[in-house]
Amino acid sequence: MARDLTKEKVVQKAAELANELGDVHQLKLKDLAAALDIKVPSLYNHVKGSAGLIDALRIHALSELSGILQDAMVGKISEEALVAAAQSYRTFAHANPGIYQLVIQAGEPGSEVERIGKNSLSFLLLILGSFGLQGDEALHVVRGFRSLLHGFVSLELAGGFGLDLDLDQSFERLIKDYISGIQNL
Amino acid sequence: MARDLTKEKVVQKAAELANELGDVHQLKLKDLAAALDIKVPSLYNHVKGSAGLIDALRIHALSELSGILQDAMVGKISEEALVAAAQSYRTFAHANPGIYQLVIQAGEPGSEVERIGKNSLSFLLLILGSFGLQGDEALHVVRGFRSLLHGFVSLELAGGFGLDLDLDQSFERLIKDYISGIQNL
DNA sequence: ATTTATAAACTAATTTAATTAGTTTGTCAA
DNA sequence: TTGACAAACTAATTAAATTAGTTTATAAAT
Repeated sequence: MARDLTKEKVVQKAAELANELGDVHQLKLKDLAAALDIKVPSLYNHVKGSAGLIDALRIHALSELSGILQDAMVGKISEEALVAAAQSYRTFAHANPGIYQLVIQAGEPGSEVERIGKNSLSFLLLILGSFGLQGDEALHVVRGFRSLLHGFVSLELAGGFGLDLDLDQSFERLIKDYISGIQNL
Repeated sequence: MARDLTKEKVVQKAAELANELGDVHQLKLKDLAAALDIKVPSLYNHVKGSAGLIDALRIHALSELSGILQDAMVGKISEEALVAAAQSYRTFAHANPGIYQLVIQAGEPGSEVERIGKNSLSFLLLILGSFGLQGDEALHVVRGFRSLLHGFVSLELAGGFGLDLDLDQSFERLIKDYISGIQNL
């Protein structure tokens, strides 16, 4: 046999399909195999079943998000950098509604996921330094910032906001209020 | 046949099992039926399959959360009321790790879920009034507050916080910073 | 040019879960 | 005592994931 199918192509296609479906758990191996024009058991040559596919998609999603955030922040400081990061985070979620949910889990010590997470963390800590935040102070704020980003976008993706009220404005206001809050120590 | 099994008992048991498992989607009808000492198809006399069970659990969870929040806020104003609501929200999530995730979806117009949501919303708007927030301003802040609560507790439940740093402190700090932020209009 | 090893496909069979159809049975009310 | 209904049951179907074992195409080694 030997077509030019690789793990990367399998994961890429799975990400596309999951994003079309809006939820990675809606994607069945049957659908993925069909899209790749192979039979289901052949997928096992590339990923360790559905659990292995999810793991691979998590790394795929995290790498992408991490890159996007760093691109958004590079060359900026303090408020401008945080606002740019927030906007990019939300844009990533909108563009990846199916796999977004995979980025929230912290990695096991020593894992690829942990490595990517630490990388983004150190970038954010650099920015928070420009606010005068250091040590545990800064770490608490990173947790807070992540919480509000994840909370907003996950509610948005889940259809959690029922009111007829502009979402962009709500998001902008949330980020502004929080940044304002961390400045009044 | 006719044992004294009711829909309420089915849902109650399902909630218990889901919370033990930590994720409602890990709960299989087989396990629920076994815990109730009936066969799987008999569950269909009480709920419309697994989708119907999820719907019922969502209403169960939302009602409980809504009651808890109102109890926490009643008789308090401004910052004190918001802090109490935040603590209760997080406590609810810790006590209900399996079904917590069901509370984030807004209800269809006319649904029970929408009714409960509107009820909690009006309560929160009352509190925000004591901050001088009204109209769309207040609605944006309700969205923000919900976002940070949901973001923090869902990251916490999903094992999203990897660092060895006190979670209670992170949460307290987040709430304080946000409340501080909405006061500097 | 032929053989051989390997990766990647395949078919077939199993397991688990949810669902539907159709049947039985116990309780309560007429 | 009969008749109706709710709630249980068994049996069969469907969907999905997985595992085992087999085939085949390519590419390297003789």
